[in-house]
Amino acid sequence: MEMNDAVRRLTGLAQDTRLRIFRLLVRAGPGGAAAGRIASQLGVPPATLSFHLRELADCELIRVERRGRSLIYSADYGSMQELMDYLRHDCCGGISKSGRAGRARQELT
Amino acid sequence: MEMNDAVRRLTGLAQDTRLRIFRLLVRAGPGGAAAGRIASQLGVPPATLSFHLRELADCELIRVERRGRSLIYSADYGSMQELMDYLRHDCCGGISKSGRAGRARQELT
DNA sequence: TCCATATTTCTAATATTATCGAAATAATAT
DNA sequence: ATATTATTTCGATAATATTAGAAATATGGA
Repeated sequence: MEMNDAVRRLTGLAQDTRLRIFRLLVRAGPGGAAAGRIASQLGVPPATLSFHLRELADCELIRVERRGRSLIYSADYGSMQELMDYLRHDCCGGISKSGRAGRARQELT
Repeated sequence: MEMNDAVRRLTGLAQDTRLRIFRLLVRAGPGGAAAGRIASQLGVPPATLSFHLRELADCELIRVERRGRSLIYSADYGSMQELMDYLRHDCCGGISKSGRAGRARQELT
């Protein structure tokens, strides 16, 4: 994963409403949740919600699929895993807690 | 960790220059790096760098300490770990890949 | 004290993001 | 066809973030 994509996904999560949307969708599981359900659950006006759903979809943290007249959103779990892996290995790995050279480098768990 | 703090730290990392600063500091290890060294390493003008260092310090992703006339910045590893833990457990935990109820819920690793 | 070095704060311009009402689009049902 | 429901796009505004030059502050040395 490239740093640029990491920044984009971090930006996706770095906003109150969007983090709440993502949390909700993770909890909703693979079946996802319709936009309207998210809106009522979080108390966010439709247009505002739509804006944030698009942000999350653009950085691929969530997916969308139409079912009837509803649009069902779901968390893209693999994409989140990629981000976590990036942060663990490519961004934040390699720190030494002790500072002693030649020691095993600490990884985020 | 509260969601609000998670958003603040995510915001800290959700910017190209700041993620590069944080990476550099993680790589620098516990000894950290002086502001001037970071500036020359990343090619960022002093005032701009100072702005981003403050952002990172405000959300506690980095620490600062004076040594002589230099200000030494270092990554706050524990703070990053807290963020990762939050994302794993409080935000993104509880997803079920299979979608079957009553199964062990998948955790980000 | 006076100078050089290191870095921050001030300030103002610019750019990006967030909000949300109203109108438009899409799907289904009558 | 028309209405109903679900959601998006448009458009305008407000809020926040980013950039960086110039001036200010802090430290250590001659």
